Amino acid sequence: MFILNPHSSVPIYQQLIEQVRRMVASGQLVPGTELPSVRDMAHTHTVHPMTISKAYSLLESEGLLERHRGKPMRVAATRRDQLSVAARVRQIEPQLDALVLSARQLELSTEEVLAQLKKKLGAKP
Amino acid sequence: MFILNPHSSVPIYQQLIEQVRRMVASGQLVPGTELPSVRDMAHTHTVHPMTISKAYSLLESEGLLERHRGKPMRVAATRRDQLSVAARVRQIEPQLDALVLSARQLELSTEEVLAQLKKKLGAKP
Amino acid sequence: MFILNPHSSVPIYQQLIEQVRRMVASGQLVPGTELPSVRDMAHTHTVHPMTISKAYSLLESEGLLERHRGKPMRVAATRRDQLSVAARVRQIEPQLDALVLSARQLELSTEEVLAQLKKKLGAKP
Amino acid sequence: MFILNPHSSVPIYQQLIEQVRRMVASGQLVPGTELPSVRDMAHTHTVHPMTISKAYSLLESEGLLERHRGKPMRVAATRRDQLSVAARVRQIEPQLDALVLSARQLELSTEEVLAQLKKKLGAKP
DNA sequence: GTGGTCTAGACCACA
DNA sequence: GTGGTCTAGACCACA
Repeated sequence: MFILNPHSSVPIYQQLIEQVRRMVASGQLVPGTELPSVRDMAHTHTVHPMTISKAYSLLESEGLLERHRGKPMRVAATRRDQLSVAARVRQIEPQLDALVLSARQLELSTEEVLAQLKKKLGAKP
Repeated sequence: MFILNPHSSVPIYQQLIEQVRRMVASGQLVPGTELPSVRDMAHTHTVHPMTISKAYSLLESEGLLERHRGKPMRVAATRRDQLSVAARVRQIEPQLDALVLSARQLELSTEEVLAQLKKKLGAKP
Repeated sequence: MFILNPHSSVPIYQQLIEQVRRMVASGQLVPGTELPSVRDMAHTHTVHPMTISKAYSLLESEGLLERHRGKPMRVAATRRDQLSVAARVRQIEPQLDALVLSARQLELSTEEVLAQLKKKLGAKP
Repeated sequence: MFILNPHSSVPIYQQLIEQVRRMVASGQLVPGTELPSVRDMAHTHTVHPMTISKAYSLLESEGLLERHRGKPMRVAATRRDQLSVAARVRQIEPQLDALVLSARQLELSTEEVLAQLKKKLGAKP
């Protein structure tokens, strides 16, 4: 469900935060959905529970998740179901910009980059 | 010439290293090319000199740059001029994978993502 | 400068957060003031650095403190200097309410409670 | 009869314990007085029965309450009726100290704090 | 020197 | 079972 890369320079808790945000934005995580428990998530990704806990706490403090004592974290009820396509596109803009910078510095042609991306997007996950 | 983002979670020295690597890979930086001095670079990007110095040192230790006392850093002579397209494409693979993950979690269609990227690639820098 | 009680049921990081908030509210901590470093504070109060760090991070995320890499945390520049008396009084309301509840359950007279408080307020710290 | 605040950082069972102690200390709860059943109390305050049960058990183990199979918890017979004023005052000392700390950090005058407290103490519950 | 991230692991409050 | 707090301590990025 989530993909955490411990070798990335992006902190693990940050990776998780961003992914939860995106899945809420797209409506894949609707209000009320329970997230995996801190322990489960930590075990699944062989990561320390506190790392997951930190992500959850920050998501709670930004109002995206709700905590109910003794229960798993849930997507907050106050959130609208889904962002518009435009709003979601905006979320990948920094990644697109970084990709374009890389491609230019590597002098890769527009066609080459688009072809590669198309191949990966087409591939079923 | 280089773009450094102090707010990114990718360390600044790492950003610089990656950009130099890419420009050498593409042949934009050919053997013998001099790089800006640590001081200049630090000043231009309002970054601590040690940050630049660290990037240069690591690039030197991987053989991409050469240091000659009293002279600016230079692209090492022993490096072949340019990598093949395939080798350069391989360098953007992690970025493409991350982009595909984001797009899927945002439930953006293949067309939408390709259209956005195309727009950005087309735009002159 | 700060008083942290490890035996309180109020988490240590929370105690620190509240005290910083109050000192900013009163203008004792003005914008730009540097706070003790995480390590200093941890050492002074024989508390783990991460506990202090957590408090600082949360205060940063609520905009009260600013982080500048390699520098100590500072009171954020965007904050107004000082809250009104009324606004500051509001901050001790929950404590007053709890005190009144206690006094009533202990059947202490109004005079008794006021006398005790007066004595303590009068005492130089 | 009791006031439990689920949002406080003081654990609920701890809040309950303190309130029972105070009401016994003041003689509002005399030896033999029956307390609400765990179930009733839990229902009234929409709290988990185990939370109430834990408070009762701890109060029993400190000798303040007595458990008799099949009967409600009762205030223990061995307890003296009422503590002296001085002894009761001692119980609000930590609260007074915390209040004084807050007031100082908020730079509120002695008069201001006393006036506020007087107002609240005067108000009938 | 500064703060940040992470693991290992104990212990707590609550359902 | 759930999440939260805290310590001990390693290692990193940056000034």
